[in-house]
Amino acid sequence: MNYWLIKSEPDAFSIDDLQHAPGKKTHWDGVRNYQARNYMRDSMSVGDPVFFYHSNCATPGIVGIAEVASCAYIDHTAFDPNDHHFDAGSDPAKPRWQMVDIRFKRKTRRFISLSELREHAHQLDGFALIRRGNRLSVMPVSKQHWDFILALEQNKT
DNA sequence: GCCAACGTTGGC
DNA sequence: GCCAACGTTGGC
Repeated sequence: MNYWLIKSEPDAFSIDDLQHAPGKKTHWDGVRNYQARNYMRDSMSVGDPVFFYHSNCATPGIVGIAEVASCAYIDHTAFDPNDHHFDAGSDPAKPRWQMVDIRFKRKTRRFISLSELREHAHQLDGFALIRRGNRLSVMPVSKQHWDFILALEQNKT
């Protein structure tokens, strides 16, 4: 089992949107980065736990926990010229992009901001999220870091 | 809105 | 294969 963090802009798709989606599930479409795709395609398994992170907003941070609900399959939105994530270079005969399904598990009992995570840079050493210039939208979280953040969640109210 | 960091593209 | 230019991400 692997642990993950996925970023979403709350204006586009928030943890509330996921919670209220049919079956509390959604297609994680629109990933157009090879490293992120490879993580989904090669290393994600059904049932893997996922931190749900709000990015590009007033206060970015972890807001909930989800799980991987499918293995990777073709992201058909890459073929739709009207889709925001359309990729003219992706040939339907040789699809370039994939996605997984994500299912809501719970909101974290409190918001864990990026700045708070940075305060624990020592314990979270190597965590991609707090590395400088990080832009990955799908990233692995080590078991140690996962457990540390879950413990952090219980720290305050 | 600014801008640093990054990934991708394309000329050579 | 190199690398400058460009577009995007995302924190602040």
